[in-house]
Amino acid sequence: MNELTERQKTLLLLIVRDYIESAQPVGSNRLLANYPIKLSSATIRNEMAALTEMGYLRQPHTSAGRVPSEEGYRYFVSQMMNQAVLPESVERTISHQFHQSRPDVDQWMTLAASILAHQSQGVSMVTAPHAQKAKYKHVELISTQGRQVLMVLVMAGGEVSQQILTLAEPVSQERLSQTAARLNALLAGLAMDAITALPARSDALDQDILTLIVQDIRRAEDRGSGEIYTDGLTNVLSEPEFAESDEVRRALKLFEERSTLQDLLARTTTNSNVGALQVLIGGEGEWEELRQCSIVLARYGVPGIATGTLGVLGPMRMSYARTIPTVRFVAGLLSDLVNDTIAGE
Amino acid sequence: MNELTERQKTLLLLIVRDYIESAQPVGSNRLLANYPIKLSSATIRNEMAALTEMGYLRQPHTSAGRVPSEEGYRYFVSQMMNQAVLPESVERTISHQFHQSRPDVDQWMTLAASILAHQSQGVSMVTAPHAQKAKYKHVELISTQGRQVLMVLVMAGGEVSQQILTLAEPVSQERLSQTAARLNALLAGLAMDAITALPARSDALDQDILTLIVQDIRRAEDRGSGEIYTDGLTNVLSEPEFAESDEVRRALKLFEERSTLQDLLARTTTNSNVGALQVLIGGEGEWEELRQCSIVLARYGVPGIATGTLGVLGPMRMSYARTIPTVRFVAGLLSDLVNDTIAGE
DNA sequence: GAATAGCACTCTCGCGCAGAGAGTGCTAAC
DNA sequence: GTTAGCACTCTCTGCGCGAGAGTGCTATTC
Repeated sequence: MNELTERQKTLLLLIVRDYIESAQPVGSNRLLANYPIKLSSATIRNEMAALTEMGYLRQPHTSAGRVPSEEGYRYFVSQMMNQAVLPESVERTISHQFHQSRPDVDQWMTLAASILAHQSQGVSMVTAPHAQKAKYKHVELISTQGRQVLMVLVMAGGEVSQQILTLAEPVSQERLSQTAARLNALLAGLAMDAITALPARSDALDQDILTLIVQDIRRAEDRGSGEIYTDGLTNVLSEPEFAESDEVRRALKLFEERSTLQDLLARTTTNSNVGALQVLIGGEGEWEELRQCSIVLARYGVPGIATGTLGVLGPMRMSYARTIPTVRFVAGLLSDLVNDTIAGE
Repeated sequence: MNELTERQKTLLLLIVRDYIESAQPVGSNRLLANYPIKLSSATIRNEMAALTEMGYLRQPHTSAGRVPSEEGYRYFVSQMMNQAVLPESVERTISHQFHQSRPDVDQWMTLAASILAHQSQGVSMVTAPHAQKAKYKHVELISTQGRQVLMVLVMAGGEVSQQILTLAEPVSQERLSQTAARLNALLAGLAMDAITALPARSDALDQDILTLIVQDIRRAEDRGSGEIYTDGLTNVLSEPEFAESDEVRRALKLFEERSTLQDLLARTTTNSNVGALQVLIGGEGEWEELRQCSIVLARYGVPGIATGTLGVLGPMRMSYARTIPTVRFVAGLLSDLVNDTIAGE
């Protein structure tokens, strides 16, 4: 299938570019008018026919211009990939925003989502960094009243989970603190398997809390990814291809049901490396709801310690030239931040 | 203006009800066909003309049926208000869901938002319970590594804020724990003004943390409300009145920019009592983006201690008969939960 | 033999128009 | 006060038609 001539390649890229900008089928004359091509419209038509034959273009109907097929977009993206860069001024601005924000995972995620959505004019999604194998770091028990206790569990890597427990009977803050101190001494740095292998504690309260900690860590590991942050949901509503609201509704529904979204992010990125971008075009046959959409995804973080996913969803004709380098750059920044947070350990 | 005859009242209610169900202008014959009215269409037309004159109805054009005006909806709602109840089976289901969930504010809010959205088929919003005057309860300092420290601050009422600090130099977990213990002894139960009135601490670390605590409490108070949870954003997309996406886009944008949403919730509910429902119809002239929408709001919690807001946004012709009792019921449930959480103090 | 000019053909889009349908408001009768 | 009857108004739908855009084919040029 890869018998594209130089000229066909050039034309294909131009056609995709023009369609992304104009959202309208591009015809031979239109192409000629907008770009300095040293060919006649008839020649272009011949080449277009060839490209259509090969599956890179489609025509909505006989007498309309051409529209890129998924294959066409894929070729376009493969070209973009190694080439597109963000203006340095934009990079500086983004870096600046990150270094000015409070050093807090929540802040970072929100900021990353906001920047991605804004730059790409699509819907952004960012998952908090998450460890495949969680390691115990620290626990605190805070009596809130009577029998209710706030448990704050910190894992190595900085992941925090908090939970309110209801004990069988009231326990003083002092005793809670002692329990926490004992467990901290006992569990520091241990992973799940090591913790479950420990002998039962003699003290009943200690044992109860230990059980809950195990539950919590297990839940954290099972989650598969950290919390998902999104932004820019309304951006996609303004796109002309989503005029009939039913299409867009199904896509946006994905974002409300976080579980499906988590699935999607997990399935498509588990086997990809940190730093490598992945572009899903038209749902790749797998996701019916995303037939009209593309997703640019990247994994960030430190493999084996804590990683997360970030990406942008937009119409298939989204501005890849803008989105791809932005996703790449923000992924790099977040990787650096995770790295810095890990460094001291 | 309140010279409505009994018959006019009945007709007005029927018209609003029918329009809410069908989303189509209702004419005299249609009304006659759908409801057992012992009047002729001509009489109905006369009454309709009168109701239109008085401002309760509008006609899109000369030869279409009538559509309720904002005033008409307002009358309808005022009738609903004291009358609408949720089927007991539904109440039981909802209660059940709450009592099965983990006793965690985050869980409760998410659940409340989900239930509201699902029952009302609108967009739900719930703010976490929040104290106007925050009182210190407890602090914990957890060394995550090197110079970074996780500070968990618990206020009376259960509000929790966590933050990562970067200290000037590394400090051992032991010293952090001592500092936390000292501050806990010193600050227990104090409000902002009492804390700021304290003399400076001799220990530099203590003083630094104290300053941060004050900042955190102040920020919590300034927030005006807890975190906002929403659900059902896509519900509103299926409504016929939002066919042209521009209208709906502006409304949904409100939900992305949390700050404006917070404003709206704050402004409209500060002077309302816990337990009383408020229904905003058509943005009440204040919110241009909501000209086509209605909002059902309620305040929950324990006044003076911790309160929050919850509500549903939908098209002006949303199902008030369903939404109003649901909002009322969930508000009651959340109030109970807040009450239980407070009780022990 | 590849590129081009010319031309007939196809398909969509927008517009105007007519007829159907729904609903009103008025008037006259009950 | 209520109702039957009727003329009138306005929207909505389908249809046909012409304009416009773009194609594909063929004959011609370099």
